Amino acid sequence: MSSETSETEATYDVVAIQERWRPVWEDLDAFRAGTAAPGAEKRYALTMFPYPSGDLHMGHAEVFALHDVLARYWWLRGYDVLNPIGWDSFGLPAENAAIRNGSNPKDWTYANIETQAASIRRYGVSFDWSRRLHTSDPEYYRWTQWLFQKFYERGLAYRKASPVNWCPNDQTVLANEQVVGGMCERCGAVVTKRELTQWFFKVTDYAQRLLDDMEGLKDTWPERVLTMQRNWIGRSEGAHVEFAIEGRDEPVTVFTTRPDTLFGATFFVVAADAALAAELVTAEQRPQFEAYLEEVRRASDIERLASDRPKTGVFLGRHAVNPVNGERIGIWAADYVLADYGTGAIMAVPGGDERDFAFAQAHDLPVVHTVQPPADFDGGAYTGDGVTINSANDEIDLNGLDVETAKQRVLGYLESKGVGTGTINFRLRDWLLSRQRFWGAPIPIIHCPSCGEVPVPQDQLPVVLPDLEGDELKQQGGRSPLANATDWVNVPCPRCGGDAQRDTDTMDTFVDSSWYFLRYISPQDDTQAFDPEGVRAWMPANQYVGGVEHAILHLLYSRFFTKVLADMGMIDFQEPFTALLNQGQVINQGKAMSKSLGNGVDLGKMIDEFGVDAVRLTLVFAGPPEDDIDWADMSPGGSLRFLQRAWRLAGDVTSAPGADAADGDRDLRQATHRTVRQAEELLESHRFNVVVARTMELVNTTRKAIDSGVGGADPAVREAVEAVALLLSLVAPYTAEDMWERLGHEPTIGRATWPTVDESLLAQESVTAVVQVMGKVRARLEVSPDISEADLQEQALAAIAAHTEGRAVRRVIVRAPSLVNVVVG
RNA sequence: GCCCCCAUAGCCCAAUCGGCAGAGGCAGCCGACUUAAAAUCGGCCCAGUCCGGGUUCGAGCCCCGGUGGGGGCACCA
Repeated sequence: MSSETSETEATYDVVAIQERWRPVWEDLDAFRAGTAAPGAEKRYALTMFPYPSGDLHMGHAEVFALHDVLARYWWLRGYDVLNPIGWDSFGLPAENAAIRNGSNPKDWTYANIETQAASIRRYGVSFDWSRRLHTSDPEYYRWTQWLFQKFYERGLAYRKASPVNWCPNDQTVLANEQVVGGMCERCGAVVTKRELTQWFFKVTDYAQRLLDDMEGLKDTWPERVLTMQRNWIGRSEGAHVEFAIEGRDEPVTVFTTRPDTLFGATFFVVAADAALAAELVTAEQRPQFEAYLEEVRRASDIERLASDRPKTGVFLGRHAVNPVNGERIGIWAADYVLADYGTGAIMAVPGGDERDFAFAQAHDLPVVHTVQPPADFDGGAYTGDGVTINSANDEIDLNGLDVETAKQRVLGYLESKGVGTGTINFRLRDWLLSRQRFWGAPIPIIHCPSCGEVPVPQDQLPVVLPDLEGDELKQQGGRSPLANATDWVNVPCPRCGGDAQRDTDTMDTFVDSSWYFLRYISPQDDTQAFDPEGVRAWMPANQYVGGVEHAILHLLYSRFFTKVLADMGMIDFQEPFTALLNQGQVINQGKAMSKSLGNGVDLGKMIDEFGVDAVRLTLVFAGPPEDDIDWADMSPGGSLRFLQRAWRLAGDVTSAPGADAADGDRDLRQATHRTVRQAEELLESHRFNVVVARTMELVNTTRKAIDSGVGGADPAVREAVEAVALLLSLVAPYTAEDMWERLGHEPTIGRATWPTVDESLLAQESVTAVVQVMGKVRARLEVSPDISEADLQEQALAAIAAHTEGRAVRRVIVRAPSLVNVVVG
């Protein structure tokens, strides 16, 4: 039975609407950067590009929905918007999958990318697809390698042997940033230490600038991200102090933040696993030391991190000399001193440091206080401020000084003696970037027996990965699988032509993602990494949206890259991301979604059931963007019903497109214009959930107007419904597009124009003034918004005369035009 | 252990400058439509803002002290 569906009976068919508009949008390709009106201001909307782990999940759906609100809003406001998408497509899961099923990481990766790309297109995000990139494309990693060489030329990429973090599960080394609580950030395995020669980026050279430039981000980045970065960089001011060592020509330098306590240094500690410990130990003490070192090496980082464990250590049989009082103090090896922080050796002041005190107690060492503790102090180490005591020699007397002054005084003394100097120490370590894995950008260096490290000539980049698959990807003896590809490894030295070998490590995937936002600007350029003109026009990105899990790793590295490129003169800004928005997590029933809990919510199923728009709307409406969303508390069905109500409004509009709203219903017009103005303010402050609420309100108001006499022919109704469609287009683009068509417009609403607010419609004709007596509301008055304070007071007092009768009016607070509070005595 | 954020109706959340606690949604209840149900539409109920102090004419908002939840740091000398 076929029947014609009349406009009023038309049904809102989610699936049909999606199927209808997706191909139309693809043909229109409406969101290409550079297509705004000439002279339009440029805006760069950036979202953290996905790793192709499988299909999209709820987390992606949330970021993309939030991110797209701003990108689409910017288009409607007439900006020229750059909103690119790509894939962070190098990385371990591809390789592990390939080993499991005997295939090629490339096939797994690119198949997943296609799956995700199709899902993203269906999801209706306003990406500029012409800028799509994948970090695993040779055309991309060619420039990652090129950048590596630029860093190398500047001495910012170097190789050194050191104890490094090793993940026994992933069979590769890790950067410090990738070790969380002694465990591999990726897979959770307990990380061990290995002495290996590895490549590093000299991020420590930029520690101070990375810290200082956060000042300019403090209003536009989440405070907690800045705090985390500050903690990670870990700047501390102090001094280097030299201690003479008996039986050794060279003194040993220690770092301390408390040089004022030097007179209280009663022993000396060297990190047990530092080379210095093995050097200093006497023959007599060596057996004990070796045994202890063995014990320390066996302990995992997790055990070491437990702060309440006993302070262990062994005496090395040797003494140092305290430079201020000439005392011989014993040198110990212990594991509470870290080999790779400061100089790996400390002066121990048990009277002023809890850890040193604990060690002194455990090994029966003397304790001297150098700051007078308060009378009621009953602890061992006093770390607070106070008056310096026990700190004088023939040349200097710190006694009586406060801590800060004592620091300055002793530093001057140490400097004059040439045994100490003020210094700043950072917790941040250099970025270990090499990985013993296959699926990454090969490090473009050739090792020649006679020439040493030789960069691959730039005209020979990229160094393309060989085709390995299945078992060929397995490591042997902790070496990269690339070492197995002998044809690939053995090459002539570019310098001398002799037999040489390629470096077989690949780069940390965080190198790939440290500059992708620059590549988006000229992704097809095969002559340079990025186009400087384009970068000047678009960067820094106006808004970056992504998860807080990258608070340190990706964001710190990208900031570092940006500063290095600025130093090279390739870009003219210091920070890559002007503003940062961290969306919350999508959880379920109070817990993170996980396979083991079986509480995962399938995005595809949700979309099948409720449609793209309802899912997007639900995620945006759930709450403030940075809050977690508990899917169990959400009702996509409610979102769908709302979209349906909104959509139906379009069928009630009977005026022609372009109808002049000027003579339309004034109340409805006011509601429309106030809603638009509020939306503008709310969008600026990222309160997208409230924008949705305001849109719902306008839908309700419009519905009532239509049904209660204003009628569908009133041009104010058209104005209201068009505003609804435009507001909705930020969140529910399919529904909005369909409404737009029913309203008689051409696609696409995504490139339509944001309504112009008529300021005269924002003014209120009258407002309700509240009259309080002693803070309690006793009367309400309808008054003009520009009523004078005197008039309002007069009217108010008259209105509440009954309440003040017999009582003296002591004070009247007037806040025209909204409130009067009468204080009676 | 130290630092930061949060707490508003059964639930998710609003509330410009310190000025009427409620905008929106979910759930619930009643009604209309229906043979009935679903869907839809209309209406209604619901907290005095985690607890205890303080400042103020006036506090959800500011200050102090707790409780509960979330996050960060944690042998970095």
